[in-house]
Amino acid sequence: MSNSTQHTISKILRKTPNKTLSVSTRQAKQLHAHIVKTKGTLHSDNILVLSLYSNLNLLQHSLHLFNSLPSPPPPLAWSSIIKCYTSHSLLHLSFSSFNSMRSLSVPPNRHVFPSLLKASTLLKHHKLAHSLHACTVRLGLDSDLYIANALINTYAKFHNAGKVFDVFPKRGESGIDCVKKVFDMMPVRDVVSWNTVIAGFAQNGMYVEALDMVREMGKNGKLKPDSFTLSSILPIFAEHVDVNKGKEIHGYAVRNGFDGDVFIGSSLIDMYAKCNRLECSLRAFYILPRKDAISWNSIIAGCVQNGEFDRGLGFFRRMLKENVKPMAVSFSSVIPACAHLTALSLGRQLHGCIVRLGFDDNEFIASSLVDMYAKCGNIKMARYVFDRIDKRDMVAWTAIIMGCAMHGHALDAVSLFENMLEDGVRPCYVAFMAVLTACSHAGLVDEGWRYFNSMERDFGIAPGLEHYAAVADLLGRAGRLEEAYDFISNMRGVQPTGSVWSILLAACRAHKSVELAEKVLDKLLSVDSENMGAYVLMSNIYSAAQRWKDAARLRIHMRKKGLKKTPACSWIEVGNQVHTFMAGDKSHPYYDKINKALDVLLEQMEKEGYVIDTNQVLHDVDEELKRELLHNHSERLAIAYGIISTTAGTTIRVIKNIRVCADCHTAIKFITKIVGREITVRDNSRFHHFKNGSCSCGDYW
DNA sequence: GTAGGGTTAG
Repeated sequence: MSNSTQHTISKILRKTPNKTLSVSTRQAKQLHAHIVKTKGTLHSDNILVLSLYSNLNLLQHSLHLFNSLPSPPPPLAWSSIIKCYTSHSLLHLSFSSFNSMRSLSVPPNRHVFPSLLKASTLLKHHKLAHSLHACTVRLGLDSDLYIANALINTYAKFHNAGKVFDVFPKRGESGIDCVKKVFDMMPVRDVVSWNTVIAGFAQNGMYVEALDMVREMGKNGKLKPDSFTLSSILPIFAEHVDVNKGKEIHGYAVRNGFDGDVFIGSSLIDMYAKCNRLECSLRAFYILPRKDAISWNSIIAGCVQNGEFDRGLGFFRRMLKENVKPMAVSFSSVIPACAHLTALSLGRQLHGCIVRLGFDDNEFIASSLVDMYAKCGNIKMARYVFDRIDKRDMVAWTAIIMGCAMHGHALDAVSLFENMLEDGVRPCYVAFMAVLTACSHAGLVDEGWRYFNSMERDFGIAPGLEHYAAVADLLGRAGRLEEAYDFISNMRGVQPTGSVWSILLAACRAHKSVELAEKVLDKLLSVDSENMGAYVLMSNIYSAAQRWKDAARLRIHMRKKGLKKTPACSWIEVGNQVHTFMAGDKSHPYYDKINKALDVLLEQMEKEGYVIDTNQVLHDVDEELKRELLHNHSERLAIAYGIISTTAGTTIRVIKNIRVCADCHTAIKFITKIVGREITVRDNSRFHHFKNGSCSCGDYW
């Protein structure tokens, strides 16, 4: 045996005070061989090797050695094997070993309890944790530093679950109460004790207490916040969107050399991203000397949460390229990017990966898939994924309800909402947004009112801007304009914004009420004088009423204020390319073919009874020009391109940035019949599925 | 020998 190995052995056997004794697997095996050769398999030094194997997480080696020990193995051997089981997540084996140990009358030593407490925490098994706690009390070990630290961790993790099951030692005592009790009675506390309590407070939303503890910790002797402390409290500033406090912590981390720590790194990335400082997140990401899967997850999620969808996808690709194995979280972070980009084929590919990696039962992923399929126009697939979710939580329900709402399946949305209630899932703020949206898209006025009234009364959720907007939309579209006006004027808790008034303004346009529109516009401009949408809408209302002078006056006013209309734009994915069209856009290389196809279609449409609705052209121009303007609306160009560039029978999916115009809506119904294809158009509020001459919205939109 | 931290869905 070499000198260096001899040195290692003597170092190990001398029980060096160095706690993190680093021994390689090879060294441990050599030591084992040496001991077996010189002292035999039964010598007690083998137990030291077992603890080395256990620390190295070598389950097979540990087990093999453990089984070769004379019976009954001593306490140290048991604590080593139990630790190994726990760190391999073989939690039931941890407990069955503990039982065997006791049935062999081996007295449990202090070292078994932390591993067992950890196992009970991972199993979320409250009763086990309590009996372990009781056991340590009987043995007088409950204030042992390591055991108390483990107890604090266990109780902190059970805090929320404890309220539900009411299993804490004394009725009405929460997990955090137990945390405090254990912490208070400890004769000696170390930095781990403080960090565990701080993390417990932080993870349970007790931010004031967490930050107080950090200050207290500094005062109390020599303990200084370390990297563990910082990574526990950074999420507080992320949630509170307090970038200044977050920066202070960042500064402290830099001064103390923690800024390259992977844990702090991902907290910093997340904190800056949640504070809308994506550039700072990127900097924190790039300076990390070593990036793990969570660092990648954080930057991907950060990009996606800040609307940088392509960037988020780019980081996901780079993560794969650098051979970092994606985790379930990686997928639930990146799928929403596909949803927002309407990238159906990419979303499908990712779904494939998810299934292959066995992540398809993850509830976060499932909900994001439901939403992605719905937003990409495939409501059937959204429903398929939803139906296969084992445990449907509120987010999953909300995703499918919102999906149905967007696709105009209002009755499905309403009955799903009822099913959710029957399932005992409490609806939240967003769930009510979804069901109210469904009602407004289908004109279910009574149902909408019922839900609106029940949210505060039955569920204690105060209606927010989105709910008021949905009800205003519901009333407005149904033509109950005065009622909607009163409803908005009497909003409680929140002030009506320009966007809520615009909803009513749009309804005034649909129901041709110039008088109320003028009243609404006044209200709107008083809260949002720069709202260009309002000017456009009002000028369109005047135009539709042939009040060209008023319309022109508004447009001049807009121009003076430097407000510009959002240009209408539609796009379609053909092959792997996105083709974008503006109204009257002649820049597409196939423009001539597109135009010709539209001419042919128009001829056939008119034979079928289509009459152009030139009222939809809101300029004071002659009829011929009006025809041409409508003929060149962006959605028609995109659809025509889809027809000539894909094989017969392929569904055409078009997306438009603003609402589809009424004449185009009629025209597309004719087109779908003539070409025998399904056409899906997603505008900024919903999907229209055109098939065989009709639209899924039932012309109510 | 035994204890603590970061990321995710509507």
